[in-house]
Amino acid sequence: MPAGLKETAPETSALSDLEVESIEMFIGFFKLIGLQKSIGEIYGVLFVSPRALSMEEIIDRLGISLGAASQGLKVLRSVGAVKAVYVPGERRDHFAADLELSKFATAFIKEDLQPRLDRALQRIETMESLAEEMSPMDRAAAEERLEKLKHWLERGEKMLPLILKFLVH
Amino acid sequence: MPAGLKETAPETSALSDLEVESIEMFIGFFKLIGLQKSIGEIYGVLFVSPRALSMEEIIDRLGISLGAASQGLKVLRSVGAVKAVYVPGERRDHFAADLELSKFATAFIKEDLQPRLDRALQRIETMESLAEEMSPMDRAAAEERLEKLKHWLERGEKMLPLILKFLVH
DNA sequence: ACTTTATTTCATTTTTTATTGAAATAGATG
DNA sequence: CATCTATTTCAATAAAAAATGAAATAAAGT
Repeated sequence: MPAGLKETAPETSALSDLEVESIEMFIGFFKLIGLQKSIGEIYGVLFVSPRALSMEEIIDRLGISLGAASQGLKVLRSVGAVKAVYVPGERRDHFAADLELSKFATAFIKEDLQPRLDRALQRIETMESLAEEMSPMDRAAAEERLEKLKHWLERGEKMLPLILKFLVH
Repeated sequence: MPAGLKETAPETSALSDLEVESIEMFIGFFKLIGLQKSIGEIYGVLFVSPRALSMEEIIDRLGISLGAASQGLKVLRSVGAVKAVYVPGERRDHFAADLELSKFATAFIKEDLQPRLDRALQRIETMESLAEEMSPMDRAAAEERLEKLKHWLERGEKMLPLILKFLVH
């Protein structure tokens, strides 16, 4: 192999620069909301693809496994980021990126952030009763902290609907 | 060993229920912004501790390693979540949770979110010029997508300062 | 109904990320 | 300034997360 040239993965048809940019960008966004690289890759290719792609085409382009493609598409469909489109005369399912980008931010807020805040507020209740066991001074200090945290979480809870509204337009 | 009793880690003095609740909660929050378990643990104990703790005490309570404690405290100080406090007559540094919880949300937004949006907007520029190579039809389709994404990112950029203001009070 | 093709599932393997702890450094103390 | 103690760093290891691919299932075609 000539120096300076990297071996490319066997059956992977080379990605265009456009595809690479798109993939890198979405890998980043998706990782931010806790989704893995392969999911970002899939959305990345679909986002710049002029037509819907079959799972085999996605596997081919990205050089990812069957399992990763199947599971990744499942997740992407479940958050509304990808939809299956019917292609006449084709047996296979075909997939296209849904352009309503706000959808997955919304899904993330509703399914991750909101429940996490709720859970934390419950925990504060628990902690407040546990703090009753402490010595009066320590208890007062603990309660002050818990109050601050509670206040802050409540602000968060109030803010989320505003963000949602803003995202949806 | 009597059935139903778990072996406890050697030098770890048992954590109170209050500490456990706090730790679990903060592990969750910190993981959300990409910080590891040990960092959540450290902040968790400090948050409910009536007094500042030395690194050794933290290591002791949590049963974590020297390295994890040192690095964790470094990160926590860097985002303003923990401060070193002077304890008269004590040689060691002592650490206390900073209660301005908004600090690390702010740090996260400014150091993670904001730069990521900036980077993505740059990428869109790149992608727009790459799209010029495409056939007229495909190009039009790609540009429509890129416009949508750009618009959405710009909304995000506008929203972040509002969130910051809201968090700070 | 059978055969072929597509898709999903999940135990195993690989990769990535976090933690450990020993060595290096920095900081006090006498 | 020598010694002891505390802290940081970083290469090695362990733990967690993601990807693989073969087997199971489902769906389509003949």
